[in-house]
Amino acid sequence: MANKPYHHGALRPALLRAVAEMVAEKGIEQLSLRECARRAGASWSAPAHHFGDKTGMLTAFAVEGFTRLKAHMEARRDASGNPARRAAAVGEGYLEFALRNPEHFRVMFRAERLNERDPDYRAATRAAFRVLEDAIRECEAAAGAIDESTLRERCLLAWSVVHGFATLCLEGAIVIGARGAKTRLRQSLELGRSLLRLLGPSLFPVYWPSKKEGF
Amino acid sequence: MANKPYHHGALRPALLRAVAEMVAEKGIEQLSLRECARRAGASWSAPAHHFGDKTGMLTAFAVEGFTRLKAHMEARRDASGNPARRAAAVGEGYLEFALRNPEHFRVMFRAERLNERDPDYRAATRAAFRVLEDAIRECEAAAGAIDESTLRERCLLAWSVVHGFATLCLEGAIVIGARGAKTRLRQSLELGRSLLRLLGPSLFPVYWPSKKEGF
DNA sequence: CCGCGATTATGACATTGTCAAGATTAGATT
DNA sequence: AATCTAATCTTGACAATGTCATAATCGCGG
Repeated sequence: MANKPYHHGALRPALLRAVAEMVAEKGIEQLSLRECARRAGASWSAPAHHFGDKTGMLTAFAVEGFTRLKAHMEARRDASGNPARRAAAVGEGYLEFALRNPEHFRVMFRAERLNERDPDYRAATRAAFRVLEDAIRECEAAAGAIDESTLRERCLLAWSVVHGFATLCLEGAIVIGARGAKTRLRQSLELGRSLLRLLGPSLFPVYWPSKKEGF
Repeated sequence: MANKPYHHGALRPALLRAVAEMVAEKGIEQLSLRECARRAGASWSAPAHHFGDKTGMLTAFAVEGFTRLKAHMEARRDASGNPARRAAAVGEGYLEFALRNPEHFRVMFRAERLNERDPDYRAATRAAFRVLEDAIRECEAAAGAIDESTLRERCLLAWSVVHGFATLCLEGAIVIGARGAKTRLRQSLELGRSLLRLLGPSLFPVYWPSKKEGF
């Protein structure tokens, strides 16, 4: 039975797993540092050594989230062909991640509970957003004209749309009238995709409408 | 000195004022029910009678926020002329409110701390979003063709953009490199406005680009 | 004048985050 | 191999918090 050894050995990942569990079932507001430690099989003050703080723990969890988000967007992108489709796939990947991991996504953007100066956090967020930016940049480049200034604005526009839509869905502002959770998720994604299609002419004015089918 | 009368008389508004104060200076996370009561000159359990709960209190505060948001958007709209400008003004009003009252705006969308089934809350949110919807509807109607289905999608698109941009600014994801808080606010608003202009062709394809100057 | 309902206060309790101080272990140094 | 040192984990303690049950006080209609 091996009475719990004094040293857990791999407490940090165990704690992060516990955070994911608790956040998924109780939501971010009901997350308790002490209960996380309990679930990980440690005492209430063990997290302090690894994360320093509760916000430190949440920051680490958010970093994990941004890494997963980046991976998901890249996977979606690499499964698509022409530049316009790849850009759209990245946006859809963003939406998918947000809607399928609502609580994780919430934590990632609860700035008041995160340490935004944490270098890992900064790196993870930048890396994730870079994927979206590059996808759109490639698309614009393929269309011929690249103006860094308006390019940046188009990236912000795309990002605002996917993030706004995701947030509004998560916070219950956009109501999808469906019964099951799975069908609701599917319908939300469908709606998000059509919003992205609608956004097409603003994002890729050169493409549009000649290469409409490519989006 | 008139020892505090047992009955405050107007505790509810006093409490809401205290919430606004605390939230503005300490942020939503540091908000304490007890300290709000203290600031309002009452004991820690007085809020319970008016709001029932802490989430009840925050919900009431959020309702106040949506009411103010609605009023602000309407004011901006009524100061503009043609339909396209009016629609744009509503969007800009949304952004302005969010960026000028960041903490209040945050509370309004922290679903996990609100009672979304509260009838006042539902009414206030719907009324506010209705303003945005109607502005776009009028605009589409003026352009001639109205298809309820795509109209709804365009509304969602516009809403997603302004909400997403506001959220990303508030959570520090979109970084504006400016020193003073005032100039930063001004630049953020400027950027938001150009995003709205960029969005034009997607929102008003019939208008675009013939009536470009009207936006 | 009385009493009743609406307000406010007090006491109590479990929980939480954080800190200080101590216990235990792993791994390098000698 | 013995020892030292730093990393890891535990325990004790404390102030705050949200919530509940119970008591106190007030306004007002009968």
